[in-house]
Amino acid sequence: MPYSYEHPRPALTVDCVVFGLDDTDLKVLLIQRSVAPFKGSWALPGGFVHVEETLEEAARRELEEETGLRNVFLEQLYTFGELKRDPRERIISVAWYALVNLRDHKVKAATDAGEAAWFSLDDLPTLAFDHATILDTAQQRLRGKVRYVPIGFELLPRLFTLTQMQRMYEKILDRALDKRNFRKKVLGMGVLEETDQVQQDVAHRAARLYRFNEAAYKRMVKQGINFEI
Amino acid sequence: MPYSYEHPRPALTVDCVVFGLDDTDLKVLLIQRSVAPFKGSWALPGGFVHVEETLEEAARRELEEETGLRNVFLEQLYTFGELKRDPRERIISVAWYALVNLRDHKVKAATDAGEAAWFSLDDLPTLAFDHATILDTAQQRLRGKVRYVPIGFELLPRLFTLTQMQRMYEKILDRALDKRNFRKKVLGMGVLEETDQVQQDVAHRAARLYRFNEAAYKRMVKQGINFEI
DNA sequence: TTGCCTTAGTGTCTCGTATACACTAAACTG
DNA sequence: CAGTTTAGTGTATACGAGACACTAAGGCAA
Repeated sequence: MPYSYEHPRPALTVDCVVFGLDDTDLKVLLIQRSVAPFKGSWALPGGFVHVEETLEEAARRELEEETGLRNVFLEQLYTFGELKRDPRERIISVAWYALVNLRDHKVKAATDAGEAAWFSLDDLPTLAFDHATILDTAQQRLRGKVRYVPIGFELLPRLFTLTQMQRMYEKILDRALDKRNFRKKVLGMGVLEETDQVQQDVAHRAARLYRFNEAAYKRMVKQGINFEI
Repeated sequence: MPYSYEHPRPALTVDCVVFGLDDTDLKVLLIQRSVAPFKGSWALPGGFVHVEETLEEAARRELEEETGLRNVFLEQLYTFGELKRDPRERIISVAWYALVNLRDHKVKAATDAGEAAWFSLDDLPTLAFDHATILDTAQQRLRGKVRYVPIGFELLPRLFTLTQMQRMYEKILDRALDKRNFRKKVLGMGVLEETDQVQQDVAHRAARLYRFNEAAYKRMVKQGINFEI
């Protein structure tokens, strides 16, 4: 025990809520705990913060170690510090949320944290610690934020159809959107760039593919244009 | 040094950005540091988290110890964890912001943290540590949140005039609002309760006093009514 | 090859809300 | 009582949100 302090210190961890989107659902990435407490339970990926790394570095490191994910959209969520949230000792957790698209990022199945797997948000296992609370907070944040800031594109592949984009908003906001109004609105915003490509290998009329024009978006933010869906 | 751990642990603090409103300005409460580092500089009130208290308890305790304020609106802001934010050692700070009204809450001038004083947001001294960043983050949060959630009432006295309320929004949002449109809107929301009292001791026509009807607000939140200013 | 199935893609009308805008009323002051 | 200061009030216009249904295109199977 070489590290001593005058006063007792809580331990500090990071936990990540990783959202991913596939054709059918909005999903979250969980890992199965291989050690006590909550051995065998599903939990958010995360771990202890090292003393020589920032909080964001810790979150990204743990995410890569436990799930193989890197270079993902990551934003701080909230810091959870209830007294008994970990049965072993006092642990403060700085929670983060990440957005990835399931096509571009493959998750390594088995890791040093045990098994990693995607779960639909409406079919979740019981989670370890207070991770259900953290996940719930993340979902609320995502729902609130996606309407004002175009972070949703992080969940879509680089090229996407307007229908895919609409489905994404519908999953996150959990309500149906009108097709024509949705298209009118998002095309009117001027941050979508039409490509000359269309969907491949679909058994019906192929939809045009679009990409998100980040430069145009940044220009518009500077002009104070707002971005409500 | 009785507290030993297998791995080194960062220290954990809380810092509070306390906003207050008077007749002329939106202000923030700062304390003058009486010890190194940054001795003599102005800083946000805050201090170390004890191992047997939650983060919110720590924030409230420090706030009372250093400024005498209690029972104020307090919400978690963000957690700051850059490597060199404190020159002594690695310190993580969970930042909070508070809203108080300067009429009801008197700040004790001299405290164990030295001098406490209110500063206008556009006339700030140089702040210790990364507290300028924290304050800036808090101001952005307040600006974003006040438009959707009626937290602004925390800054007003219990009874207030519509003009005081409009000034409050104007200070926070940093833009002028139209008097008639503002009144139409806020009265139409149905969360303001008209009293039969008017302003006292003013050298002009006295304005009617209103109070915030929290019960009505909660009812409306449940109905999903939104609250944009 | 043709009919069928599935999804893509498109325009208008209505209604409600945001915004722009100026005068009279009331209360105190000297 | 004339002057000063702030309170308090209504309307007209423009814009955007939301409701709504049909045709186009492409693959598939009989």
